[in-house]
Amino acid sequence: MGTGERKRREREEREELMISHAGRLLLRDGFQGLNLDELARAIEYAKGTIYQHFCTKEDLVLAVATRALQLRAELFERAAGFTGRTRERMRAIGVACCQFAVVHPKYFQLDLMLHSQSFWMEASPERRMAHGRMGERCFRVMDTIVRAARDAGDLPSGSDADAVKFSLVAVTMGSHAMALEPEIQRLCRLRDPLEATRRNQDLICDGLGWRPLLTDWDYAATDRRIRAEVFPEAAWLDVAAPGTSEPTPPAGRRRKGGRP
Amino acid sequence: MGTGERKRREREEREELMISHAGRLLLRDGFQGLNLDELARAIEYAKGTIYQHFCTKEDLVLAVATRALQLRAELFERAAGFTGRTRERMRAIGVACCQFAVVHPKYFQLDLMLHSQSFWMEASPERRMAHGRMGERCFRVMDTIVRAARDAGDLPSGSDADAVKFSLVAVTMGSHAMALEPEIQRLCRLRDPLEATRRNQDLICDGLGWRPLLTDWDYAATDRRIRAEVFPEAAWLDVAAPGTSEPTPPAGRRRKGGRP
DNA sequence: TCAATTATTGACTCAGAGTCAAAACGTGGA
DNA sequence: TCCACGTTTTGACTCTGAGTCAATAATTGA
Repeated sequence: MGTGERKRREREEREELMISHAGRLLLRDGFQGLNLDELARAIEYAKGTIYQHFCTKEDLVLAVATRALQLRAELFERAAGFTGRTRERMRAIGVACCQFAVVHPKYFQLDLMLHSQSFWMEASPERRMAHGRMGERCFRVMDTIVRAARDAGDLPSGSDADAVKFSLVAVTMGSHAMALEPEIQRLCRLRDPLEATRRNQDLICDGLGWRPLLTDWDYAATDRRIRAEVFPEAAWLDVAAPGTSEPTPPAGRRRKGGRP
Repeated sequence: MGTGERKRREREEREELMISHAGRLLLRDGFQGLNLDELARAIEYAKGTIYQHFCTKEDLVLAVATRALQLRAELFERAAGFTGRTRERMRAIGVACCQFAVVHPKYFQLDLMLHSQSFWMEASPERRMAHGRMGERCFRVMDTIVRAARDAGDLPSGSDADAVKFSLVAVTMGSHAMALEPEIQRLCRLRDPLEATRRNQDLICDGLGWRPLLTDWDYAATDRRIRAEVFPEAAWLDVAAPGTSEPTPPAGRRRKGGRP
């Protein structure tokens, strides 16, 4: 009979409700501050019902994080529609990352939280796997571009696709994470976190020998095209675009050891 | 009278005891698992006495983190004693970072935890400032080298010292953090986390145009010198040294799209 | 309509961070 | 040596919130 089907759907909708409300509260109060009694009240179900879906608080939060990762994957896939030189296409992914950090800053912080301690231990294997699958979706997009770059000769033929992806992921997450840190902002006199992140991506790409190099191509124009073609909503790109990756000033403008 | 002096010293010794024991428990059980009742029992003081030194659990943990950062600063300062080209000297700092991650892997994870949410809010301003000061110690070492590099013409004259430091910090922390993640290890088929981190540092330096570039210098020899002169205990350097930064294989060895 | 099965509930347990009134200790003066 | 006063230490207590589970409600099939 069809009853079972309806039940399954209702259950799914309720889980959806729980995840989205938990997301809201999580953004507001952080992990420690997320209160399951409050969540239960907000969604008008008993706490026990929440535990019918999620084995622990961590399990619930991981589900929220996976949802966030899904948003990221969707941005990646949109960015993958951009056409141009392979490095331009990877640049579109970089823009997608920044766009994610701009639109969902708190989700980004949540992502950082996962890189710590006992989270994974407290979550169910199913949730862990679901998260892994979403990570794969993101990596697949990058992988396609990296391989295309090698095939096109834009990347040195000896490049290890996995190593290239790792470098890009590491520099991107590291830059975002450090840029969020007030202490680092102070110590590095950081103006624009997004600009700094994108510049670091540029440095890595140049270091990898991914052609065309920063000096050989007008990437500000690329950014304008990315904006126009796949991320019309990325207003922040306008601000960063003019001075992309800090043009080397005419030699001699800076004094040797000086600083204001 | 001299009694006050003795009291101050005793108080300091007790705080020391608390921090070092808290560190032990923290490494064993993580932040969530750290139990102040257990700590009190271990150091044979009442819980109330702990709260005479630290306003919250977070405050205590931040003190432990600052202690860890001190260890890192000491490694940095040792590395600063290395002589050679400016990029070699910065490389010694990179080795120091890896050495820290090798010797105190858990402390490194603790460091990552600080980059999240409400920690700083729950700690006292004094502790926050103490941590900031220790961060400055690390940055000072880097700053000296970066400025020397610019003055020597090893870095382009237009380089912004703060931006260079940010790039290095971001890539290093990001690489370490990502390399610890089992999910990332799987997705990137990561063999040796340390090697990957150091390779990313190399890429950033090359991207910055920090001479001599990877292709123009025998950095494996530099690593041997670093090992001999400042980090004799860094046995892991031996393993990574031979194949530093993945030599480009003779062209044509890899098939185009293939993967086992 | 009703018994059997399944789902939901929220009062309860339990762990552990943080508190504070009472007890212990130290000090200086008689 | 003893006492009175201020300071430090103590651990039983409070309070919050995650996770449980027996009681209750809803659904189903006969």
